[in-house]
Amino acid sequence: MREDDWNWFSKWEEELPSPDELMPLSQTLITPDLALAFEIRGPSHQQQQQLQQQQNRQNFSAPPPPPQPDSAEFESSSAELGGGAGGGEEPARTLKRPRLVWTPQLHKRFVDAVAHLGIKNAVPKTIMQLMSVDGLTRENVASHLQKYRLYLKRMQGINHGGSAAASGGGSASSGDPATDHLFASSPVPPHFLHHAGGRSNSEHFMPYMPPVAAVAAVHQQQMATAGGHMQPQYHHHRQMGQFGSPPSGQFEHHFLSRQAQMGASNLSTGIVNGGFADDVESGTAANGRKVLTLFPTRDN
DNA sequence: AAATAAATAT
DNA sequence: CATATTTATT
Repeated sequence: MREDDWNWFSKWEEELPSPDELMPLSQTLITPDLALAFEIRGPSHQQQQQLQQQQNRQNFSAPPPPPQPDSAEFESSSAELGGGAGGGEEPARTLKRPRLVWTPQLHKRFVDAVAHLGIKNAVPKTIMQLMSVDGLTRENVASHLQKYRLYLKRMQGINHGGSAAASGGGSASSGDPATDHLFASSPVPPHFLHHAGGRSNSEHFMPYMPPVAAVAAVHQQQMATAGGHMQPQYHHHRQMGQFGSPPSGQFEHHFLSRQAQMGASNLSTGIVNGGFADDVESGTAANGRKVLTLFPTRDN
């Protein structure tokens, strides 16, 4: 039984954080230009995040500007922007922020940030700053942090004195794939697994992290300017084969290029790892500094 | 209809 | 900031 589990688990694992595990359903809600024009500071993180995912790994082969004006709606999306006449379209300014999707990559950044900050300093604000993800709000982080803490707690309950957590490539799973999918995807730093009631000694290591510097924040931003480009991609659902039955299999859609800049800007505390390898996605580490666009971080 | 994830309110 | 509650998605 167990082997079987592991069997499909492995598969699951591979499938889960697939290189391009992103399956963006495009749904045009409002014209990007409009949003940007209004400088709405909300409706754009998804794109960024998704793009981050894409950009993280390898994604350098798609034609940047899809000059395909037509491109029928993918599934069921249409009639959204009323363009002017028609009838009552919601004012752009009152648009509520689209739902933020926590992708594994994003979550990883999150975890790394928390790990490097140490539980003590790991508060939403700090985390958010460290992550340097544009568009990410403190609330987003807070909410996620909340869930994450819960997750950790549960984990402890199940595997308290255990040694299941494999470091390195092993997935630190308590053997229960049913656990929160997202959280499971990221290696949980060991120190997180301590029980709260710090009784006895064991102060653990890592009082706090030394102030390191540097690191890039990824950000994706399209220069508004001539030419419409980039459609707001809203990905709605992530419906992935939950069980070993990867029928369709290949999803491959990467369009739009991204620009990134490396930013060593103010406040960036940098997630340079001291222990947890955080291969800063972007391949920057490789050697060539890939240019990541760091935005004049004006994150909330 | 139930379960989960994120948002929002306290 | 933390926690609780509500809302949206699947």
